[in-house]
Amino acid sequence: MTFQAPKGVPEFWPPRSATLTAVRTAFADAAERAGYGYIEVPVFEETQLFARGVGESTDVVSKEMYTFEDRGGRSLTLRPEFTAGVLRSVLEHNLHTGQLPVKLWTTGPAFRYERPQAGRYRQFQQFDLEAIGTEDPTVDAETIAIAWDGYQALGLSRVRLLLNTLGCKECRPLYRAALQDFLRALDLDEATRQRAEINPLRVLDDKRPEVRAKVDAAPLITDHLCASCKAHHDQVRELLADLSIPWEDTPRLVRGLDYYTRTTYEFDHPMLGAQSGIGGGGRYDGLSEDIGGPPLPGIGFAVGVDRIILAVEAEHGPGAAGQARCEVYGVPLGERAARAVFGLVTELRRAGVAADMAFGGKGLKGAMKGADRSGAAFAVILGERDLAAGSAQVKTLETGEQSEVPLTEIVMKLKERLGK
RNA sequence: GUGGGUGUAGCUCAGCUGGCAGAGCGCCAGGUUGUGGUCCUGGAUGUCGUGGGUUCAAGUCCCAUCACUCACCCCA
Repeated sequence: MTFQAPKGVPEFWPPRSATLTAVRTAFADAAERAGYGYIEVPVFEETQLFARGVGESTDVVSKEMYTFEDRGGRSLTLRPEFTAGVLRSVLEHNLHTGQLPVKLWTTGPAFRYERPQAGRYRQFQQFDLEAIGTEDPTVDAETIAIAWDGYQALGLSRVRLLLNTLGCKECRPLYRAALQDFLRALDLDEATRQRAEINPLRVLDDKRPEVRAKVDAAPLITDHLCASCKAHHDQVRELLADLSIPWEDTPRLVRGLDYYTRTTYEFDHPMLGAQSGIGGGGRYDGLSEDIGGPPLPGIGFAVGVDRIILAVEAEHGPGAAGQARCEVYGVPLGERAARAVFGLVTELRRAGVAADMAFGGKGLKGAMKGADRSGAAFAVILGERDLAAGSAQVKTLETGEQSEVPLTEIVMKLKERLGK
C-alpha cells in the first residue's frame, strides 16, 4: 500500500455508502416538499467571505481553515460551512429581488483543519438549508420541522432538539457586557479568560465540570431579551408546540459562528460520545450586511451527514439502510450462453427489473453462489442445452423450484412473477 | 493545539519473560462432469504501519515517525 487517503478524511463504500445516500435523500425530500430548491455553490470561496461572514474571532476562521493561494495570487479557502457561500450567491445573482423568502438547500463536503475524532473529520459532509429574506418566526419553525422530519424519516427516535435565542443587535450587546462582568470576577484559567474577552458566550457551554460549576450562576440571555426578541422566541416555541415537536429550552446553548442571532438550535444524539451534535442552525439577521449586502434576514441549518450515519448505525445497527436489491440473477454456462444471458439481463434492466449476472466464466456452482448472495428472487440458468431448446431454467431461489421458460417469454414472465 | 490507547492475512483478532507467522470469518477449488444457502476436504493471500537502534536472534525491547482511536478543545 503506497498511498493513503489524507488524514481525517472518511470514505464510504458499499454497503455502508447506502446509509450516506439515504441520509441525503431523507433531508432533500423533506426540503423539496417544503418548497426549497437545490442550489449548487462552490467548494472554495474568497477567504475574506468566510473571515467576515463566519467571524474573525471564531476558532473556525482563526485556526481551522484550509486557505491557499491560487496561481493568480488570490487567497481562497475551502468552505468551512455553507451559509456564507449560499448567501453570497443569493446576493450576487439577485435571487432576493423576487418574492421572499428565497428557500434553498444544498449538500456536499466542508473542510476544517481539526484533530480527527469519532464524528469529527477534516472533510465532512453536510446537508444545508437556508430561508433568506424574512423575519417571520414561522420560517424559524419551518426549518426546525424540516430537519426534524429528516431525522424521523431515518427512523432516529432519540434525537433531542435544544432551543435557545441569542438576542439581536439591540439586546445581545447588553447581555454580553453583563456576562463579561460576571466572568471577569471569576477565577478562570488563562485560555478561558481570553475566551471570555473574545467570545464570552462560548464559556457557557464549556464541558469541564469545574468550569461549569463556576459558571452556574451566570446571567442568562433569556433574562436580557428585548421585547421583540422575546416575542419572536415565544412565537417559535408556540409553533413548535402546535407541531408536536418536542424541544428543550437550553439558555446556555451557543453557536460557534459569529453570525447567529435570535433563534438558535441544535440537534443532539445521546449515543455518539463527545461529538453528539448532529445538526445545528439558527437565524443570521445581520450576516448579509456583514458581507456587504443589504439588510436581509435569514435562517437555516446544517446537519452533519457523517454523524447522522453514526447515529443511524447506533440505533439500528450497521447495514440497516440496506442496499440496491437484485431481483433476477443470470447464470450462464459457457461463452455462447454468456452472450445470451448478458442480452437478457440488459433487456430486463431496460424493462425496470434489477438484474445482475455471473461474470468471468464462473462454474455453475460459483455462479449459483453469486445468485444466492445477490439476494435475487430468481436465477435464470442458461446453457447449451437450453439455447438449443430456445428456453431457460428459471429457479425460485427461496424454494428451489425450477421451471423451463421459453426465451421469447422470459422477460414478461419474470416481470409478472415480480409483480411488475 | 494538549493528553491517553491501538496498528499482525480482505475482515475481526491471538501471538507469554525476544527463538520457524497463527486462528476464525471471507475468498478460490474439489466432494456433486448442469444447480446456491448446510456439511466435509484442500488451497491462495503478510514489506507484522514506516524508518532507525539494541541483540547471535525483534511481531515481541528502545527511539522516532505516520495513521487510526478516545477525551479536552472545537463543532456538523
